[in-house]
Amino acid sequence: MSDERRNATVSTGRERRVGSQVQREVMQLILDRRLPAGAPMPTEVELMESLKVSRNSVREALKALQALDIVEIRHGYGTYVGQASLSPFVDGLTFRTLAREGDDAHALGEILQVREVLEEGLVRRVAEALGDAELDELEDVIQRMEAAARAGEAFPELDREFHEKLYRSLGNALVPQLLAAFWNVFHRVAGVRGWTEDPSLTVTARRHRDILTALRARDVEQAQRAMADHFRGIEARAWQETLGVK
Amino acid sequence: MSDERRNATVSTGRERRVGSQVQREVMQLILDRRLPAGAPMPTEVELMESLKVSRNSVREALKALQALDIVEIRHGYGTYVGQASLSPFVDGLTFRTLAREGDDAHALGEILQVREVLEEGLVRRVAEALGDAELDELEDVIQRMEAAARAGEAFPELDREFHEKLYRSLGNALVPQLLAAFWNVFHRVAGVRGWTEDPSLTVTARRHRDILTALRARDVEQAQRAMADHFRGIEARAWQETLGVK
DNA sequence: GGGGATTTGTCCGTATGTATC
DNA sequence: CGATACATACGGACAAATCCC
Repeated sequence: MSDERRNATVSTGRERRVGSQVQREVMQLILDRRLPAGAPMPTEVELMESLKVSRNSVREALKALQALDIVEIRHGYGTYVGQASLSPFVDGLTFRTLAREGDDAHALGEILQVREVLEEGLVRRVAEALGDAELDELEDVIQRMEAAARAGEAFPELDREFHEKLYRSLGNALVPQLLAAFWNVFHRVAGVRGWTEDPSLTVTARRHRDILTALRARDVEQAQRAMADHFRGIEARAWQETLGVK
Repeated sequence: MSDERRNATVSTGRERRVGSQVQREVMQLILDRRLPAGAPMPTEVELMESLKVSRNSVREALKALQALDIVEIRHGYGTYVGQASLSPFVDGLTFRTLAREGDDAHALGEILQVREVLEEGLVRRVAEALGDAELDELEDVIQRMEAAARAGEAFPELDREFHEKLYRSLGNALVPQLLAAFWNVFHRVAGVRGWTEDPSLTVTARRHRDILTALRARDVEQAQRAMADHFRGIEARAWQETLGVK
């Protein structure tokens, strides 16, 4: 009722935050009620009554929160608490890359560099902790990669699966999501720009095989080098493509 | 000119993409017209006429795009192309962390780990390329840090400045923004949770000094270790705080 | 499968607040 | 200060989608 909730809100302080007040109030509502992802939100009518604003204002706030994947709106059904995934990050980074017209090769290079640094450091941390069971799982993924490569089929899903399994033992849920986000941006931009799909499937499969081989040998340095080579390959391909387009 | 831009759109294909149709059309409008950040957008009236939708739909789409920092709306003035910054990422990650009630220490630990891996790898890449001029700039920042620490004042801005200058030679604009994003999430969550501000300013200043010393000696390994220690300190403080609160 | 209830999507008209010149 | 252009907000109405009985 009172406006004395300046403390303990999401706001950073006096700084101007995201557009509307309603938006923050809805976020706060989720936090206050401890609503988990997937839980049903109040209907628009309930919100306009409890927040004492018009339905238009409620809808605008919900639309903004939907863009951040904080709520999920289903037409004719209801509104639910969202997954708070990194998809807004992917959308934003994709747009940002596409908007830097003529310089998107550099922008993609930046994304690749970040991912490369990340994975190089991560593989170092995970190399010693990987057990035989995990290595066998990775072996399985690699074999399916090699089979797909021989069949001339791309294997984006296997790629994702490899990197996810590789870092699972970290117990860090943010890592695979971040990596997937970078991967999505890269391939979405490539798709929009009309670049060809992986022209060298067998090479890509071999890069992954090299990483696994190094991990099996418990050779951290070699694993790091293999990971670096993996990215060097992607980078070279990207540059080649952009040069070809230009 | 024509409506033949079904190809080369933002859409990945048939997959359900970001919320509404209008939203995508406005994004596409920015890309098609090559509007740079800060450029004025069509007014709401112009958009509702050119897109043939009501004012309400236009406003909802713009609100969503504003949440992604793709457009910037100034009340009573106009709408402008946004900076496409990482602030939506910060908002989303902050909410996500706060929403995982009772487990936010772990969530913060995940963020710290990612930042630690990133900076450890980055400092390695930048160590050899740093010239005397850059080192002197860093020295200046450190000295201001030490002065602030002696005066008992926190120096978040100097912290940010140090890490930005450190990685400037990479020529990667994404890196400092990503690091700043993680930093913002961390401190915003800490603020909401009511944790105390840096209890050990002199220690924090010394960690940074250690990094610079290692860099001056061109000792990559030592720089990496110093960076790791820097984060170990943050981590310990975070855990201590959460334990104290609980 | 039909029909009614609920909920979100879209639209219109109007009034108000705000920034620029 | 006034004039103008623009975003903000409200209320009402109807369409579309979904669910449940």
